[in-house]
Amino acid sequence: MPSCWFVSEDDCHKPIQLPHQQTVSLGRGPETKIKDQKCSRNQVELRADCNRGFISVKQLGTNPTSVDHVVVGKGNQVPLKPGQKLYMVNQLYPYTVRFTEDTSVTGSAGEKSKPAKRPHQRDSTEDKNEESPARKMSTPSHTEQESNRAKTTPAKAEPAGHWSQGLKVSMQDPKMQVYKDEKVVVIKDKYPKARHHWLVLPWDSISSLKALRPEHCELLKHMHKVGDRMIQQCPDNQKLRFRLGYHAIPSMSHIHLHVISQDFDSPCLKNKKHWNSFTTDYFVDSQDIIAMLERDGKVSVKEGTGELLKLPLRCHICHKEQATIPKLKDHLKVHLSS
DNA sequence: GTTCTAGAAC
DNA sequence: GTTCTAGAAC
Repeated sequence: MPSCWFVSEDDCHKPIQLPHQQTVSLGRGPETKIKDQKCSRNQVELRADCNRGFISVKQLGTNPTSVDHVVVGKGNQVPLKPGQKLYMVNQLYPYTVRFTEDTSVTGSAGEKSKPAKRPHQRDSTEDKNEESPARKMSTPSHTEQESNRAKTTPAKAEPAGHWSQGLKVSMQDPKMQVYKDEKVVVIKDKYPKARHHWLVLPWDSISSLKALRPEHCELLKHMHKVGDRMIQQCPDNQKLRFRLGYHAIPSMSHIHLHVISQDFDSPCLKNKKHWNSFTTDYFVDSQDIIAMLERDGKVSVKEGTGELLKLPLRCHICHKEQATIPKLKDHLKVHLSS
């Protein structure tokens, strides 16, 4: 989990660490070195959410605290995200929030040593281009992070660290995130099945389509909207068709909306299961899921949906059957050039 | 979800 | 002989 720091922009003092989900009151005093009488000793109450990457700011003092020059108001609470500026009082004493990866190595006895790298694994080369959504994806070690998490998270259906929990780890990894807001995060699929393949995940854990309830409608619509935005910012969006949808029976835990271009031009698309999971009714359009939830108050998956993965390989455009994956891939080139 | 590989298919 | 898939292991 990242660490959260409350940073004085004027460099009046060292950054103050904000522990995850603990309230910290700050204002006039030795910690901030603020001596301004307009500033209350407890001017703001801060609470960091290190997982979601923001802190919530509550104004306790009478004089105005502001975020990006917008006054919070006494008793009100607003989020402060990296990049935004908080002014402690009267548009003075600027602060920002910063999240850093916790690199401290405790080296406690009995800690699992790093597993040997498989020969195919890429090295995660750090690049400085943190803002580019098109930056190269790194390959973080899921097992390491999960071995730490396992100490605090109670076991559910699958133990933490199991491959099916991988998305929960990836979505928290700032290196994987290409977009985030208060409700959702977008990551690039680690094994994209097309030239463009994103996953939109809600911060709140919804295990599967079965767990959807009417109150999730707005969230699903927001996920769809964010998915649409990813397509809009894609330079290929005029050339390629996209679909937004869910796997009827996903392998990975934590509900995720696939946003995938329809070229299916990717070395990660390797087998029949991959193909059929995106080109048969196994792939359910986001809009259909939302409509079903609005109509029935729940989402149901037809019996026998799993069998769709075994269907013969059929081109999603001209529906011509193809004998093998390599032949299918060859065939897809016909539609790409046209 | 992926990787690996035995053995089927060619 | 090589290519490709399917199923086990992770």
